[in-house]
Amino acid sequence: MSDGTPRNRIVLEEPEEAEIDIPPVDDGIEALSAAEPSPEPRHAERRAYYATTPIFYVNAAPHLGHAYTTLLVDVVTRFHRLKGDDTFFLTGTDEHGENIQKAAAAHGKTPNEYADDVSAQFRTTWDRLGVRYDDFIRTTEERHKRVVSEVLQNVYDSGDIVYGEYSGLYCVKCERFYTEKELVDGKCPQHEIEPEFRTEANYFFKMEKYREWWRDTLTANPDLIRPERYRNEVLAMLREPIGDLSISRPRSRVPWGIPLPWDDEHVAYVWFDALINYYSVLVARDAVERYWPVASHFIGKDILKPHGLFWPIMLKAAGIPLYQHLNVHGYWLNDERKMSKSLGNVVRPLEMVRRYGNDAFRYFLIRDMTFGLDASFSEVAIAERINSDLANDLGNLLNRTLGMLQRYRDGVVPAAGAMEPEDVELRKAFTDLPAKVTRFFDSLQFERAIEAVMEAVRKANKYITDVKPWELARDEADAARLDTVLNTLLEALRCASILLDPVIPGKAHELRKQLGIRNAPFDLSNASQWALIPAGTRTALGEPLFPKFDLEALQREIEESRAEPEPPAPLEHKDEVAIDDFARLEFRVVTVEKAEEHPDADKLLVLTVRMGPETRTVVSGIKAHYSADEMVGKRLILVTNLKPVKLRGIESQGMILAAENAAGELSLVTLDRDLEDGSEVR
RNA sequence: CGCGGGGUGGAGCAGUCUGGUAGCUCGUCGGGCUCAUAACCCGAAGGUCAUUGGUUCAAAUCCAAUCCCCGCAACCA
Repeated sequence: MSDGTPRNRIVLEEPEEAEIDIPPVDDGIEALSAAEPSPEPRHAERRAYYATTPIFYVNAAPHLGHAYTTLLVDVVTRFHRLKGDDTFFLTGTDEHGENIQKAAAAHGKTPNEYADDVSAQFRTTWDRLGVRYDDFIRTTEERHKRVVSEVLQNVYDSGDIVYGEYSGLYCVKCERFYTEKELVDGKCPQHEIEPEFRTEANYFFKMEKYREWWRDTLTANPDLIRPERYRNEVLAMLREPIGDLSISRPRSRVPWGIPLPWDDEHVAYVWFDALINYYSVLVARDAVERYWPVASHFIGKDILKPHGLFWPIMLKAAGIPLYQHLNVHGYWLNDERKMSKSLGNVVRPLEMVRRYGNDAFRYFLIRDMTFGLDASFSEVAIAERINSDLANDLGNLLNRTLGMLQRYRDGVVPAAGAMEPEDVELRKAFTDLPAKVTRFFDSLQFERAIEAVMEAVRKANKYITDVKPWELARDEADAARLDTVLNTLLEALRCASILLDPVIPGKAHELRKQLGIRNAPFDLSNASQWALIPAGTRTALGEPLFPKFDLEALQREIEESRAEPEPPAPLEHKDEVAIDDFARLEFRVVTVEKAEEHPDADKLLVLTVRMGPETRTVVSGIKAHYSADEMVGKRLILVTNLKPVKLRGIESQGMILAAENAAGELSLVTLDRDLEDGSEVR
């Protein structure tokens, strides 16, 4: 982003060679820019702004949820830069923990190599999406680990971290604890050995003692967590005891982590490692005073608890001031369901960018989600949004304006004459926008900020219909009037390009390029001023800014890409067992005689099944997939020698077999041919 | 009676805190214009604001109850 000082007068277009720091045209795949260092402070008066995305866990590739948060913060920080704020944008990756160890092992890599790979994927994705972060933190970096150690030590010294023990039955072969329920005849179900009674030491953070403080603070500061619904949710959590937080794992089991500074037999568990990134980067850059007081975290609602509960209390205990804002957004839903890898309805951000272009994709995401609420994602919605807003309203406005300018004035910007009331009205529609848009940005109403700009763009289209430039062009006596009209439209487009620059940086630049002011520095205040394009500027009508999508062709393309087989994910296999192990389980054919809903549970059915001479009661968690009625008469396979267990008050004497796919769909295992009840399955 | 969110024309949403003629975008239908990316502009149809009751001169908005949807929690042998 051009970081020139604000000025009131735009200079004429410079020769191509003089071009400085202009984002390349959005072609849908090219990176807009790589990360670049934050600008040096200019005036003490500049307001500081610090925004963060969560650091993303490297157990999976970037998906739409990651992309949305990151693009949103990119838009917000670009807007603050446009305002002239001293802005800092942080993102990064969270790389420690048992899951990473496992995922690395599954890919035949060391945790280090694995984290390097996935972290690089994130950076590549952000670069391609035109995300201009100022720093990218990895929790495996020395600069982060050092600060985590310091913070931990401080909290430990102040007595808020205590040693606690967890005792239980531990299988040395599985390297895990079992509950009594999980054991078979008192033995590990995997290895058939007696578990030993073991005590695992963990460290606990005394969170409960700060509950009152946090509740009072949150009550007194309605702006701390936004929108209000999420503040209410946290306040609801605070009505009941929150307990203490386990913050370590034994290093023997989880070597991939940051050792506790006072006890290197333990490593920090996720929260005391990951959350601190927001702060550790500033410590490492010696920018705590400059940015921490204005820290704004942006997160999805799935991680409200750690950010709305653990993190503020951690800060309090560590003697670090609170963040300024926690801003929480909703989910993008696909087919009304949350997107997830296991459901197989993941949207790949780079795929979307390839198809729709970077700027249009960004525009859709910001415009079509009401911040804080869930929104539904569909490619048809993207295309419709692009067609109506970007192609028909904005792109076409540019095209028809420059077309007329070309035809009537050889493409050269004329000076404006006296303004008529309709000119003044249109000018006001645009020069009022910076204040309006700023208000909407400050209150997290990003979709309304965009809508406000588009409303003005529509007024410009209406203005053309009203003043009929093509009639003015017929009569030489109207030449001065036509000059004013054309000039007014060009100024309107210039303002729109500035206000939309944070959202569609590539196309906004392309727009200015066509207006002939590609190299002119600009900032938000320029959008509330008029007559900044010098008369005599040569415009350059180019290709349509946003080509329209053919919805039918698009539908076909979507169908086709759906037909392409997904790359099969490697199956995760359990440890090999001996035939004896299998033989210890007893399976039999049963018929369901009676089925009813569990009176006290959402997901459970209570089945009465007949197995030859015996009848058993089985509680099964299939209510979401099978109704009680349709269960009656079904012939199923029952695991008969599981230890009975009470489920929400009803004893279950066995387990029904069912297959489950990655999307969570169930199918009961039934018989191929009729055999009588009680027949054994082997 | 676990906690929370939501139900507004065909679709997606705003409005609800701070009662006062129901609004926006898309879609549909009709018209206009011809500078433009079959675009733009105007107009129309379409809603008993989930249901019922209450407060009020007046309720989408406040209160109560009910129904339905969605998260979280519990739970899925």
